[in-house]
Amino acid sequence: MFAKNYGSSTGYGGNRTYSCSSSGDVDSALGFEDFLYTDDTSGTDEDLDLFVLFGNLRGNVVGLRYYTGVVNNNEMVALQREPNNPYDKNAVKVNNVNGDQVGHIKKELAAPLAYIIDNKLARVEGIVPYGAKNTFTMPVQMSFWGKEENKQAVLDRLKMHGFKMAPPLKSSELGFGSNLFSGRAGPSYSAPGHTAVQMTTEQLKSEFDKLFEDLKEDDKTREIQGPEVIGTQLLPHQKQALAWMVLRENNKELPPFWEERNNFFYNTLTNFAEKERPENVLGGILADDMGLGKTLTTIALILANFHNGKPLPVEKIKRDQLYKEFGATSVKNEGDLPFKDLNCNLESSTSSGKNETVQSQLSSSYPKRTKAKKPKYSESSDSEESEEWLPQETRINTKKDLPTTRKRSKASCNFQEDTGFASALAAPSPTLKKKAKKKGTSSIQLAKKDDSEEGQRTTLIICPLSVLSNWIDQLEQHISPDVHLNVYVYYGPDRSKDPALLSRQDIVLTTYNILASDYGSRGDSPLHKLKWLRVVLDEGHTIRNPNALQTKAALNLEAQRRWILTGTPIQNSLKDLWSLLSFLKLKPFADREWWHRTIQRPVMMGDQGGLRRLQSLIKNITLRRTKMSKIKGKPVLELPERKVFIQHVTLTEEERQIYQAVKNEGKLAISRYFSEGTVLAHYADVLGVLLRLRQLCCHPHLCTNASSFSGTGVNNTPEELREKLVNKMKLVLSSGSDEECAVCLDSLTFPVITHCAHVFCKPCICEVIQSEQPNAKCPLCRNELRLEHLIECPPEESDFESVKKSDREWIPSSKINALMHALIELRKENPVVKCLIVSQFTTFLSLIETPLRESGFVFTRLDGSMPQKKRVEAIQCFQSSQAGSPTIMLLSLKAGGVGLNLTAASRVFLMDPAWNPAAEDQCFDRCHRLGQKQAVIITKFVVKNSVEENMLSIQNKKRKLAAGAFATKKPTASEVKQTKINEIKTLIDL
DNA sequence: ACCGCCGGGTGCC
DNA sequence: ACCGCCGGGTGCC
Repeated sequence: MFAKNYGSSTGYGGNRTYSCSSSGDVDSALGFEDFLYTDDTSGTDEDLDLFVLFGNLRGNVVGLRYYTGVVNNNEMVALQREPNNPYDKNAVKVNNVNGDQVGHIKKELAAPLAYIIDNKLARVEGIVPYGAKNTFTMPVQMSFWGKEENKQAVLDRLKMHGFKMAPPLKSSELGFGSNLFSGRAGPSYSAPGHTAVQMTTEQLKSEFDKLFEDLKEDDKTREIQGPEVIGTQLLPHQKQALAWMVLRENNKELPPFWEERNNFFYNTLTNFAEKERPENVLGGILADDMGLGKTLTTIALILANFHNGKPLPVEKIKRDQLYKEFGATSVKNEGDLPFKDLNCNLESSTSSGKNETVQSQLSSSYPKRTKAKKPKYSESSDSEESEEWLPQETRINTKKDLPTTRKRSKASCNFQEDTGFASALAAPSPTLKKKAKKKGTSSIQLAKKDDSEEGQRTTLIICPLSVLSNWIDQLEQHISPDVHLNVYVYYGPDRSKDPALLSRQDIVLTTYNILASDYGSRGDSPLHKLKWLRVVLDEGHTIRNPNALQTKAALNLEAQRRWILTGTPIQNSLKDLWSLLSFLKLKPFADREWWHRTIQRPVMMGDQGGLRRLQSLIKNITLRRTKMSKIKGKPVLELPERKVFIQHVTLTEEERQIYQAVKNEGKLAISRYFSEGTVLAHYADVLGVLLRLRQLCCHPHLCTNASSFSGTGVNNTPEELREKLVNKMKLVLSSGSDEECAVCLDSLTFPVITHCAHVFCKPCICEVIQSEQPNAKCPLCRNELRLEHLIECPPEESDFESVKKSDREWIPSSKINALMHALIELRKENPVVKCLIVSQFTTFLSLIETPLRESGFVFTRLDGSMPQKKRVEAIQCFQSSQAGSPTIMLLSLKAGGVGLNLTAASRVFLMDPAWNPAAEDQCFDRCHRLGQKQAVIITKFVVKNSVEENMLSIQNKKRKLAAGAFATKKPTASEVKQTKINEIKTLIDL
């Protein structure tokens, strides 16, 4: 895999001050964009993909005359238990695709069905072969799906009640099982004589790879100019995306799989029909690769398509108005204003003088961080994110430079002078606030009441916290200076809960955590009271887990148009798509059963018809281009080269001794766990050993907490136990192992530790305990689990404040020497080249600061514990091309999200290998992205004969796994455990 | 007739 | 439901 390609050209070699021995490899395994490895454990969800078809049974639906739901011939129906039915606790309802009840299963059959369903022995699905025109009863063909091991129990139970299931047919039922009744099947079912062709896993994977490939259709290759209020010239592929998005938003077509048939609308997948025209989603999925400008395209959309392709009526500032409103006084008093004005001026970035203005305005416009020392993981629902901003009603506009921009303002969009909006918008901010209070609810647009399209103007954008500032930056950068846009950042403890205020904005920006906590706590979420013109979910794959609160919160938003922006629409399973489709409200997929029966299961079973349906669905609603995509023969993005070198570092005799001592001790303990078979029970301890070894590879001072092995068998006082568990949790969180919550499979938010020492998100594990009532078990080790035993992470002094706690005298380390040597050589070559120095250990970054200062490097720093405001400052400072600006940024591996743009750097020094290679690649992409003009050279420092080398081999395994495992079954809990155990063995040389 | 047969009332779970 | 089932009316040939 590794081509030897480490040359003398990069100039590592002997040196008086900083010496290092080195050899290196080029890391060539780079291309696995979409296939992120994720630890997957079977959580609370049923393993639907393990289900097999047990067989079919015909039964009867009765009581039709009492219900309104009607069905067609061959229509799919849902069977739903109704345990609270007063006449029969075994009752099973029959619903049509719309969820309207059609009738009940006849009671004799309902009895065994109730037992089978309640005990989760099988899922029962129905199709009504002669569904139409029945008055009292109708037949229903049922198929039973479940885990192989439950098949006999199902057969027995049916037999007990005198029913005999027909065995499944060979291949014809592979699809939806519907062509069994092909007498009157709809057109989407296999043609007579055609049997479903099953694909191999390999074929399936390659089909998946092609799923989102660029589709050369008219709709997607036509370009339109961006609105003139966008100050930036859109790239050709962005113009295409904009044209496509505008088309989607004004889409009058039926949604996919619907046809009009003699005055009815007919769904070809389920055979459901209704009089009412099914709404198509006015929106879709923009799934362009990272760095292609989804944000900019979306901003252009917001301005370009307010209604029927007409632009948003925005206020254009006239010269005299400007001076009147934003003259000297408002600038002077800026600090006191409740709302501050963001200065947005696209020319400014080129002129240094103006640049400064923009920066200072920007920083002053950022919300203040409240002084309160809220713990990182405190109870308060508002503080799930560590930064606290004051809310603000922000106007994007300009105060200067009118003469140069006025011309353009004349010619731009169809702005209607005297709309109600315009006058409200024209008021200076402080006044606006008062007005808002006075006006109260008069202008509020409540979701249910006012459906008139003209009544809605606001686009709600939801993004991860890490890209919030990116949105603000891009709004400033790209919107013409003569345009006045009301933007409200709905964030922070003092955010306004007034829907009227929100509905007056052009754009409301918020985060997933705010969305979820507003939705979850009290019923006062204004986000859920309004009907938005448009909702945009940035990094929309964030809602892929249907059980996560943020997903439910997002699905409950009301909007006329809906967009999902994501670079990775499918992260590791087709299942990831469901939440996205559900958000888009495409009938009938919002209900998981129909999605599963019509697409997910057929595809997972290798059915070609299923795959075709999936393809045509995706084609219909998504646009995706990768960095490799071409437009008129030219690559969409031409990125400079990226090279990864591995530089091996040899520890000094002294360092090696400490390392060996800790390793021997740890190895002893871990091999004991192995012989006892308790490795997973001691998972936190094992991580601790590995952590210390990784730290020692970097610097001896990182490994402060001396050996913390403790026989857990000993009886501790509750206080001691608590402290131990808290330490373990801190260990897991700080180990950089990127542990995920085994329930939601996402990174830990609001972590708690169980008495069995496993860490979960608090909401996730609470839900597990609730649902498994009285005897809940740990999802990882099946130990007893109790709500009152969960321990939360206590408030933590952030690294940021307590950096200089190490009162020990500074000493170098082999790795620091190797780094400094490289930096100094590099500076000789090119004094202005900018570098990222990346580590998972922020204390290591702090230790690196000392020699950087001594050698006269100007540097800045970005890590997760910094308040948002400081981060923005650090980024802007580093990105600046001014003389004397920092040439080095100390960066913690996981700081910032995908949006982080550090293109000023063309060199990266990765100080310690990460567990997950994808995390490293994401980090590299922060400088290797749109805007990078130079080749990017990455140096990974790896200590010879150490845990770090072993980590590299694990990384390679994960890469291969990630590249090959897509679309195959997710690993079972025991497979995950085995993988972990194997990893531990590799890492500690057992 | 402690039956059969007739025909009206009635109808999910 | 053009069914089944129920229960009241009825009753040789």
